[in-house]
Amino acid sequence: MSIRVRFAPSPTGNLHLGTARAALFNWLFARRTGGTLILRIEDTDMKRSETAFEASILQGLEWLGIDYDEGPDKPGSTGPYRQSERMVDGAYNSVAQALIASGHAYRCFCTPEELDAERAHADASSRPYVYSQKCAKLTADERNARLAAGTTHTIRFMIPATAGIIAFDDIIRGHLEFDSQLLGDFVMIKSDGSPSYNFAVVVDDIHMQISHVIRGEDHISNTPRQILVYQALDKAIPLFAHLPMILGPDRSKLSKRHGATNVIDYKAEGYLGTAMVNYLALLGWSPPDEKEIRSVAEISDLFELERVNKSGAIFDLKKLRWMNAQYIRQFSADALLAQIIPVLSPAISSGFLAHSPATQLAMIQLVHDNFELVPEVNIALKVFFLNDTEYKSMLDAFTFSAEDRLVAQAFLNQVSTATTFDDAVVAQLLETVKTETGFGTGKVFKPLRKICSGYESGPHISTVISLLGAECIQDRLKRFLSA
RNA sequence: GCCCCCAUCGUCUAACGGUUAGGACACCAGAUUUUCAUUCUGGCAAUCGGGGUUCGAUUCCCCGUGGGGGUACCA
Repeated sequence: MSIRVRFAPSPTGNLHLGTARAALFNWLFARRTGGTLILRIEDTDMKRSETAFEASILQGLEWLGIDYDEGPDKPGSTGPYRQSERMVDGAYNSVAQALIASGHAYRCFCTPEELDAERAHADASSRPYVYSQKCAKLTADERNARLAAGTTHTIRFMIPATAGIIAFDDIIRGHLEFDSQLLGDFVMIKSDGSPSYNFAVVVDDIHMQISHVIRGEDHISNTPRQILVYQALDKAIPLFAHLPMILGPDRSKLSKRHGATNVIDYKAEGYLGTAMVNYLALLGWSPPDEKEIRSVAEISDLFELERVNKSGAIFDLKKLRWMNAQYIRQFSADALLAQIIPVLSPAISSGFLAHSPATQLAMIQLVHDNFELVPEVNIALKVFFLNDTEYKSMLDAFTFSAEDRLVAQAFLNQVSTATTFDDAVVAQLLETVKTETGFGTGKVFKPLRKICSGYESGPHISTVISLLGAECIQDRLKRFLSA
């Protein structure tokens, strides 16, 4: 039996972190086993589905580096891969008709009001609600009369009275059992003719020859219903693996009130897809050794569903940030340069790009380890691109002593005599100031850092000074001394 | 209410029934760095509670507690 897995987002929003993680685990499993990964768009909810969301989901997957073998934009032998298109083809309806014919399903004419009343009654008597099967008991004449009258109706799956306990072995959770009598005849085809989730999923998974269903824990309770549909259709039941949930800091299902839940938001914030995917893989799965930072290629070589754990995991932004920083530090200066150019702020961009490639690289190298999110490079680089008013107000925030002015004067003298002005030269000039004034490093470096850069901390000051250039430094020193 | 799932440091997690219960993030301290950061070293910190089974339970079983999910003509 060949391994075929799928992940099936519904385009009712952008790519959610939980969905992305499910997609990733399907991807890892497919790559590890040499199986086929299918992307299926579950857009049966016409009211909430939007094509823009589908595009956004595709973008998110691309950013994470999750590709697939068959999908809407990658035709395969089991398409189409949008449920809306399969619906037009009549895929669901023909199966529903077959189930009616075989006595596994029936038409239900109950109105929403009637169903609400049933539910309210069950609640009032504090009994679990299951549909009354009222319409299953209709005579052929009653049924035909309503059909002839054009009464809108749904098609319900009939839970067999003999179904008893439904059991399956979850790859992650082990043996699971459910009492079929608590299930209730569920709607397969809605009154507008579209299939409901529990039905569409099974019809599609059969059609697409899915061997392993890997999805979130929130689908566990749907599984027995789906198994019953497989049985009614006399089809092989796939293997199931239910992934633990991704939780917010309060341990409830991750949702918008916890912050960004869409992966593309993280892209916009400056996280790297490679870091995100690495982090997500570690949420619920762990490698057999203790190495955490590793590429998806490496992870897919190691991945085993059996090593996925059962408990929900809180999404820890701090660790993601740390991991992102690790990935940024792995970049060569050239690679980092390519990453940062698109995110340069207007205040930095033109000034930075005006420098020679060599200077750009020198600046990047200098701040390489100073930021965790890509756009934070703007903060790190700011020291080189302060405008006059910014510089002045920062300088005004400091207080200086007479000794500081002495140091400034001594340094100005040195700078004025310098013919070249690279890193090494500046370092030498600073040493000379130390010997001339007789002051220690602290007394020399600290005031000069403030006067020359406007900051009291930052990267190596001799490099900052050399990159700022002799002209700028002389100007600042003169203005400081004449103030 | 009913059904189901889950339970190791604050967080993510490791541990054939036998380990001083390991690693990572965070936090704290020290070292390096002219400063901040990086880096390095060290430290703090956990088996939810109660019963069993066993020579021996984090590990197996039961009960309790806690948390989560589901209970739709959403997916």
